[in-house]
Amino acid sequence: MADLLPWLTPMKIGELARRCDVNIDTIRYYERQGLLPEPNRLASGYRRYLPPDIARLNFVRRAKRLGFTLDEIRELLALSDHRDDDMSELKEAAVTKLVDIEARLVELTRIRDGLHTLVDACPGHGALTGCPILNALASEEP
Amino acid sequence: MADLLPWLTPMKIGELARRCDVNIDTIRYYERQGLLPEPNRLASGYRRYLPPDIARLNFVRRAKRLGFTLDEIRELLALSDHRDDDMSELKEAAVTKLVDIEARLVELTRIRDGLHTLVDACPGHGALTGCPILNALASEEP
DNA sequence: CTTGACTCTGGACCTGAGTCAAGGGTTATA
DNA sequence: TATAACCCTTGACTCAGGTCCAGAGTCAAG
Repeated sequence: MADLLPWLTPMKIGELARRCDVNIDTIRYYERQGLLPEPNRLASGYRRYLPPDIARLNFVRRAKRLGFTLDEIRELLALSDHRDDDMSELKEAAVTKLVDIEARLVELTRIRDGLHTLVDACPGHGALTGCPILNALASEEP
Repeated sequence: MADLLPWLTPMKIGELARRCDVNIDTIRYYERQGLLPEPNRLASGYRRYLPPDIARLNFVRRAKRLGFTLDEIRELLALSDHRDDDMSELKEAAVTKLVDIEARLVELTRIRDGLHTLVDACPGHGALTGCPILNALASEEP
């Protein structure tokens, strides 16, 4: 039978884990750490998730891969979670995060450019003169 | 007295640590992990570093902050270290890394944009309608 | 020539982020 | 209705990436 309301289709923890390609225990761990809200439960006590939980969990995984700690991710999520509250203090926090992320972007871009230079300069044989990666990104300032 | 050859001015481990703002033990640890080459030593056995080591160490710290593992960083460094060797296999490795990094850039850019939307949409008071961060980046695909 | 700051090695210890196992209930399918 | 495949909790375990400590040698300022 066709699923007419896919955004309301619930799933159990195993399916969420499969869909996001994470260990089932990791989901429970993230819940304990406050990254995922406590889901409501079936009569059996089984956790019951909805599609928006997929998005949230994928966000956590991606942010982690980009070097954010779970604490930082919790803060990022809090920024979007509390979108109906009073905004002044929230906005300040968001701006702080934004500055941090802009800086990371600059650095990652430099790594990309350095590597790109290396690849472009490299004929696939022979030798190279210079060290594009280190040259491009390893300035002495911290 | 003025330092006429600053790029040759050696330093001991403590100064390198101070200049890069890392723990002294971390430097020795990175050396054991093959991220920093074994430095030459003074007669006393003390490690002797040169300014290029500052650049390399800063690179390691930055890459780490961006979510690269020490293994990945070692590989990135190997790409620039072996720039005089035969290139074909090296180029392939560099292209692989480049693809990975481009993907990270896309994701980090999405986080930036989502946060930026949130900040822009936020008057500093009142309420917001929608969830720019999750909307912008938390697509369901892994 | 001593005193305080620095460095060496080796090994123990710590934290963040999971992962696994035991023991026991639940559910879907043959 | 049994049996495999789920799910529950609690608590122990793992691994990467450092950090700390002990005991001993080195260096520079007074």
